[in-house]
Amino acid sequence: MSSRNPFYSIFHEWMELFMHRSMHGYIHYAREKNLSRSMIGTLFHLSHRDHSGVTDLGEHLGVSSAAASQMLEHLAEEGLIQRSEDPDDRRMKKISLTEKGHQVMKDSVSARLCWLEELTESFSDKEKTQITTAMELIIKKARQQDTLKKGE
Amino acid sequence: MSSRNPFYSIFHEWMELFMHRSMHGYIHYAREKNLSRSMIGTLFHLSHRDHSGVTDLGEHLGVSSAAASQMLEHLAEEGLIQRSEDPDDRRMKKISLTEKGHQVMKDSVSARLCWLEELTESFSDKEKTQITTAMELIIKKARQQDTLKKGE
DNA sequence: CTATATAATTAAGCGATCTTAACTATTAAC
DNA sequence: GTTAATAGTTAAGATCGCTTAATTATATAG
Repeated sequence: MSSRNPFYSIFHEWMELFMHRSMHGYIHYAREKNLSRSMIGTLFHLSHRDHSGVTDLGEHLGVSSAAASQMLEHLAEEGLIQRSEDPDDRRMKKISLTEKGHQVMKDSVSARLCWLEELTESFSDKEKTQITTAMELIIKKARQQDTLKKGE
Repeated sequence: MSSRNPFYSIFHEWMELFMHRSMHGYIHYAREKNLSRSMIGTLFHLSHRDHSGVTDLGEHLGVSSAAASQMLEHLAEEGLIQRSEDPDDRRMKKISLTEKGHQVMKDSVSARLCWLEELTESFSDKEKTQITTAMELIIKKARQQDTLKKGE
């Protein structure tokens, strides 16, 4: 998609703004909780797609399956994920988030959104409705896409 | 801010969606380019606020000034940042992105946005207008905030 | 002018996270 | 049933990014 497309351009600008403002909270949250890049990636992946295998996860992150296994061991020690044998193929493990893992993900999102508070105060109710409607549009379409892909 | 606030909630949902979709591209891009968490944080910080000092940057990232100095040395070797003496206080260095550094940041945003293409195609023109207007609202307010803070 | 404080760098050392290679358990192929 | 392939783990070693402490240069206070 070209940057001359005005719709894409405004999205790009919005994304830069969003990433810039969220990065600070993101980095601090991850450091405080002692979560490495791979761990964060794993938690995000699992929060939408439970029951990945160890090797799959490694590929998703761009590391070896050995590295993935070790990293998952640490996450399991922290009680953030659980590993269960796949009954269909007992060589495989099905990795999923624990309740605590889901909570950590929720908190991590909030940590990135702290800058929003100040911003939202400055909008009128009409503007808030306008923004909410637009967001809902995007989210709805994205969810539709996800559903389609799962069905494939 | 409470999660019962509908305006905040929709942002939270959007954030989850956005982070999940962007994380994969983000992690791969950072690993490919050999950029650590601190390096990414630095580049993002500099892309909006040029001329930070070394210690400031360290505080922003949550690491010591020694760590920041070493990390900046690596970024300078890669030609992504430049360090110049502050003429007002020659103990300090003013850190800023090079042209190459700016390009890397642009690419990094694009790496996170590849999933957008498919999404944007599915909107009608009316929806696109609606979304564009909302985005512009947010971006405008954010820019105002930034300007105010710079003037402080 | 001397003391002290501050900014950045350098050096030594530590712990975390990778890699490769070896190993175990299970499945699939013939 | 034997052989080969696949999934996950474990172990040893390399590298990276951090810390603290020491060092250099500049600025400020008395």
